Amino acid sequence: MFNKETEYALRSMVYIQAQNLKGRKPGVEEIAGATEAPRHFTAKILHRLARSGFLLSSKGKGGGFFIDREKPSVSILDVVKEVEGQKIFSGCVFGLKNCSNEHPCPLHSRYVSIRESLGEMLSTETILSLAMKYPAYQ
Amino acid sequence: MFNKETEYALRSMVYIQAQNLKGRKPGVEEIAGATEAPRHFTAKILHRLARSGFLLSSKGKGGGFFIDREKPSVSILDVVKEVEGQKIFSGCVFGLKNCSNEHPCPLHSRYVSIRESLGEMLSTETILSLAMKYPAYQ
DNA sequence: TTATTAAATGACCTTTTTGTCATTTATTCA
DNA sequence: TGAATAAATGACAAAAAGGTCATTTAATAA
Repeated sequence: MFNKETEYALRSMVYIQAQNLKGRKPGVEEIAGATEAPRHFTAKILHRLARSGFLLSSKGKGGGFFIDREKPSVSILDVVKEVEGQKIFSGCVFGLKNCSNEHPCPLHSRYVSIRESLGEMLSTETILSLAMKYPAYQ
Repeated sequence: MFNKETEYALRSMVYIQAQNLKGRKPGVEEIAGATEAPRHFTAKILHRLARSGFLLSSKGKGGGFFIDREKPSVSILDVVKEVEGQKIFSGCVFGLKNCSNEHPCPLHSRYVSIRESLGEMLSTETILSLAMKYPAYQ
């Protein structure tokens, strides 16, 4: 479905959110372990998410990653768009550059409704909503 | 959605089928041109599809690729499975190794129905059904 | 103020995907 | 038969994705 970087980003953020809810700020080591993702690659991704405003971090003892409690929780789609761009919505099963209602590929009409369902799911679920319903990270 | 190889394979097969319906057997050059795919990569993919029984070919003057008229047309899913394996059905939005009803990721329940819709589309549409309704390749 | 902890940073490496090319083999037709 | 045509084959190369590592910077606490 998504590339590895996006998957790790989603799992990391959900794990961080779940831990934040318990008053904890997990570090890279813990996050990578809990989400079963490569340690260093996870560090790179977390850094990226922090630079783009999806995460906050603190250095030094007791430091780690956390999510701004003031802002409303970001949607899964927001994270996906940040990490791998808009391609979910422009993606065509047939691989056409500009597949649209005007120039549809032969699967277009059937695919649009599926893509809309996907978009609906990804934009209504948030990091917080997933953190609250995923016991494995709590 | 799919990788490049799969996209080129689908477009090539639909183009070949559409041309076959007009009594023609297109060659690599023509197929790559019509489907806007790289010439040599297309040749490699066509060869692969021929070896795995999805295409027939003839060498020499007047030669080219064609699809067995005796067999029922293969589904889009058949082609996808051949080129990139089963991963469409095991794919988890969250990237979990064994995401299932028993061990669901937090998006599992919402995603399964979307994946089923996708599977339904890909298994009911065939190379022939697409060839017949895609004027661009006729 | 120094040792410790943990994130920040950037260079680098590996694997997979994507794409190219030269040569060989088979077929057709004059 | 031999010239032309077109697929078969396998080696190679480029680009993108995935992943690692060493060093630096910042914060904390003894």
